Amino acid sequence: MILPVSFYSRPTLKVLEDLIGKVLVMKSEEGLTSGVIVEAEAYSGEDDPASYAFVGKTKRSEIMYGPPGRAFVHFTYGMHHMLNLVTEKEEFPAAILVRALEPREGISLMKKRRKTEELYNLCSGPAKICQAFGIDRSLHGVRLFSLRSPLFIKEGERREKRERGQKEERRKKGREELIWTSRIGIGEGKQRLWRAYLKGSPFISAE
DNA sequence: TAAGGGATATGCT
DNA sequence: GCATATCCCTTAT
Repeated sequence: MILPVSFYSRPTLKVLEDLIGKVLVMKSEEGLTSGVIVEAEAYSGEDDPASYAFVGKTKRSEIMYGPPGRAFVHFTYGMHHMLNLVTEKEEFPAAILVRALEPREGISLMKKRRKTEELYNLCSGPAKICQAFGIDRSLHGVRLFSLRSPLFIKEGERREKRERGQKEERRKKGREELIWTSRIGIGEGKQRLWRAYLKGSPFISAE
């Protein structure tokens, strides 16, 4: 199930918590890639010193004031793209940076784009995600809740199954089990106000 | 540890 | 306009 726009139009810290474990999906001409979100970071309001909206509405922060559920793709350090998700009601500036994923579908494509064979090194950082998924500024502003969008976020597989009342036949050990049984942590950083992550996940990006 | 190098905002002339 | 600082990072050294 694709997350509806109502998922995003809530208090950012709530969205942040709920976002962990959801699946980011990208459809491109080269193929489909997806991964479970294991780390994300929130920027909320004009009083958040780490937010682009700290200086008010500018060309750069404008999208954060716009409608929720849109992609906010940002280019930085002259080479890196970053994917953010716009949250809250219109006119309240907030967004969540997607920091790390556990790769799921399209792993061979990710390896090709990232020019590495290491699973661990495919999506363990915000710019790595964009490279592995082929996300760039052309996706700036796209709806994350639309079936027609190349980029969207859906419920995790496990939860979908539970909702359908199906048996949890997959009791296997390993990564998949770890993801869904790990506790979610949420903490306050120095500059970065809020970050949520999956405890125990090896796919969390380096500090 | 530092280089890499584009977009943006700001403060100056 | 222009100069400068900053930026939510990654990679190679």
